[in-house]
Amino acid sequence: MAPPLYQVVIDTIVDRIASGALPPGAMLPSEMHLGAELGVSQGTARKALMELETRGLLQRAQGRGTFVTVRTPETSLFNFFRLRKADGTQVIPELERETVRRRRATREERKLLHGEPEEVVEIERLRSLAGRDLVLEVSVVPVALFPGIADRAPLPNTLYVFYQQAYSCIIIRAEEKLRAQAADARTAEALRIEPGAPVLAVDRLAIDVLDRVVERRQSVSVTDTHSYFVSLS
Amino acid sequence: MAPPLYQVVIDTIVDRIASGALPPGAMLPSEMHLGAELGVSQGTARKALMELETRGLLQRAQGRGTFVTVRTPETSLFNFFRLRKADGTQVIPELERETVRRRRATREERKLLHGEPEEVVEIERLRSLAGRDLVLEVSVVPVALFPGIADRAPLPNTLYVFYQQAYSCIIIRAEEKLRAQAADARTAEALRIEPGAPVLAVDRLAIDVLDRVVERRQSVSVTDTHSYFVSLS
DNA sequence: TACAAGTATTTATATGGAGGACTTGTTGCA
DNA sequence: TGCAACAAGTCCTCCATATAAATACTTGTA
Repeated sequence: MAPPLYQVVIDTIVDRIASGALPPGAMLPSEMHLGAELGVSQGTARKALMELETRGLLQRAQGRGTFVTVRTPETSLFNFFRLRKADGTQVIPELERETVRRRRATREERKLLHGEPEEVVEIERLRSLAGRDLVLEVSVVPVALFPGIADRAPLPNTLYVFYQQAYSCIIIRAEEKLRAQAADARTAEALRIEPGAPVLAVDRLAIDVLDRVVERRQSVSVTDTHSYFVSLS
Repeated sequence: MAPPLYQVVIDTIVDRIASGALPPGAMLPSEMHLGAELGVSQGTARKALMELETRGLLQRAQGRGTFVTVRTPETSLFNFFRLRKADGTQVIPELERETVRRRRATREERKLLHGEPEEVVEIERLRSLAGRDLVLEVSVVPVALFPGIADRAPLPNTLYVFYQQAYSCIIIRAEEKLRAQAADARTAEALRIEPGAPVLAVDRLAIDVLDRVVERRQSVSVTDTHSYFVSLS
């Protein structure tokens, strides 16, 4: 059946953001103007804008206006980097080492990632904090969604900010699978810990505003000085 | 300053639920009647009801009405028991062993739990699945919030459902801290695994509808056949 | 230039009303 | 009894309007 008008407004705005027509930080028309433009009342436009604010896609401020959320390294880390000190204070890890290479997708990656990609780019990174190696992570993205990304190394510290700025690809959600496992020889060497030491393995699928799985990221973390924080509801 | 009217409506309903005046499954007055009762318009009452629906406290259905959410073992597990099989299918663990005892609170527990309790009840449980021991968990709750709970053992499988039904205490959120660690001798014996084997340790604070920390639960899980699933946004 | 006052813009709150969609229960008829 | 039609109640969508509060901009004045 016909979708509600406010849903049409929502979809319209999402499309404009995903296409880059509304870049990060851009100001949207006021409720009145947006309603007039799309042929709906101010209240209906308002309902759509409020929904998108709760999704985190927009930010609104009384007296100022409505703006496309700017994803900064801080907000991105706050949302998706869950490793914290024991008391909960946030940590900003440094990028220690990075290797980027293009390769064929595995069958599993073809199944998981959007568009069943044949070719992917793999980004392996080692993050450290205060001289201690903390996280070893491998991100895999379809080449089709991020053309030329392999040639732009070294990549910025926070990939999701880069995805948004360079490719208008906005990560808004992630599904993670966590396990405790014993460090194998390779990761133990990379993280400079004992082989067999317990590490936290995270398998993440990152999902963008169009509900596409655009990245698969597998990471292994040392959790003796830091913990993985999460809020359930 | 004066809070908005819809906030007053929200607080009123939350109070009624937390006090047990609106028990689980109860039907609320319609938007019109609720508005008339509290002296606000239908639209304002509606805004409050929708907010409480997104919080998960109410459930609404067109043509039927608005109802206080009933927390069943299934929904409770779905929200707060994050261990799943590798493909994501949910598992229902069995309660293998339970010990309940009353004791003085540690300094840490006094600091964490609501009301700085002097006395707490500790519930230790071993959960298994298909004959394999999976989780060893220790829940600590203030005696003051759950009077007589120690005498009601054995307790039901899903404690949060029990908290709601027996004490009108509705858990709506939890903050968790995860670490991978090596199983110590005691947990290794309880879970029947090798000492030193990697296990997932979860430290949870459960928070109720009045924003009180009502339970601290520390658990240790074996994650070779199962993983901890979580969604970030 | 610097500051204060006033104005315009924008979002936030709140009301009232109309019609549609869905569910439930009842009524009437075969 | 079984079923269709109807009616009532409830939530959902959408509109128009008014006021308040916060911000940004302009203007006037010293």
